Amino acid sequence: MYTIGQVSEMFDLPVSTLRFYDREGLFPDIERRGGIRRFGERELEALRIIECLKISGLEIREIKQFMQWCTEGSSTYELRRQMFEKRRQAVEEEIRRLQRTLDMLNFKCWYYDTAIADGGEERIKAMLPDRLPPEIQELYDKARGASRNFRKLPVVEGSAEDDA
Amino acid sequence: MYTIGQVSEMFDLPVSTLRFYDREGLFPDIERRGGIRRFGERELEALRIIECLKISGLEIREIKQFMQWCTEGSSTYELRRQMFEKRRQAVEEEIRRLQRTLDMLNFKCWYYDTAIADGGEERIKAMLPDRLPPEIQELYDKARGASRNFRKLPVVEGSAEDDA
DNA sequence: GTAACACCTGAACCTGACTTCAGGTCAAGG
DNA sequence: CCTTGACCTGAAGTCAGGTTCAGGTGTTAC
Repeated sequence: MYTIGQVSEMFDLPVSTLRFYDREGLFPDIERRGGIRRFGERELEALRIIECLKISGLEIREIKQFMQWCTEGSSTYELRRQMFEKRRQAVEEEIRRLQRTLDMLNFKCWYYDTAIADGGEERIKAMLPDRLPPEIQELYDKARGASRNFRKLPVVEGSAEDDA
Repeated sequence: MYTIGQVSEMFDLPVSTLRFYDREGLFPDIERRGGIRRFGERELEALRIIECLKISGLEIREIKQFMQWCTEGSSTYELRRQMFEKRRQAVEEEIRRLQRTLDMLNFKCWYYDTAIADGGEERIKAMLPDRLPPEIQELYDKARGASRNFRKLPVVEGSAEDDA
């Protein structure tokens, strides 16, 4: 059994954050002795899960819901499973998003490396839409595929290109 | 040249957000005609970069800094390159973090699948620290390796284990 | 000529996740 | 005794990133 100060050190979280989590209901049945919180293995495991669920993009309110389910025994296994399943999908999607972002960043790194070597952006800009070196072209296309906002432009109607 | 409403549709961003970005200095030299903003290719490219930098974890204030550099010509190439380099590293790190989180989530999915199949957690808990099925054990260990907070526990001193 | 629209502004408001503050309890040490 | 340190509380404050609001302009459509 640990005090809030010890747990704060173990998890490298401010004491104020642990108290805040408690207030928000993230340690539903935490034991107390003379008003003082006593963190047991259950609460440490809760903290590991909190970290994981936070990274996965869950809000405190939903983490609280999960902790609540945990106190309700086997009747909520299915709900808990579904929530982890959803989180898994969300994290997989987020990883894909970050990988597309990485393509963009790698393209930009190449862009500025080249601009610095050239002393200007003119040469790059001349190759720009589709005449880049092959492996750079690939990054560029993948990165653009990500945020494809060109498809949303008016295709036939005027309203663009009418002056410089 | 596009109006704020057209850009809002293209990028699927509320008009209020575009105005907010402008207020925050993310379109440093945006053209105006009679007070009305006119978004050109420069601003569209800015928006693509904003999206990317936001995903990479940059704050608005730092994105503004970048946009500022862009108006300052070739003297800031090096700064811009360094910023993209840092973002790349940050995103790579974030992907690793999410992958560890994914290990944890996959473990938890297995956990609840098994608990549901078994009708209880007892059998799983009995295998818990190191007697899990091999591929599950791997997930479990990888996920724990991530948030290794046990190393921080007092190793010799008492203060734990003193009651139930 | 007046209504409907799309645009504009500054200021206030909102949400999530904490953090800080003011004031209080309790046990151990000098 | 009385100070120090670790704990406690409720309430208020902070910060980022938007969103909403109230009030105003300018162009087009009937």
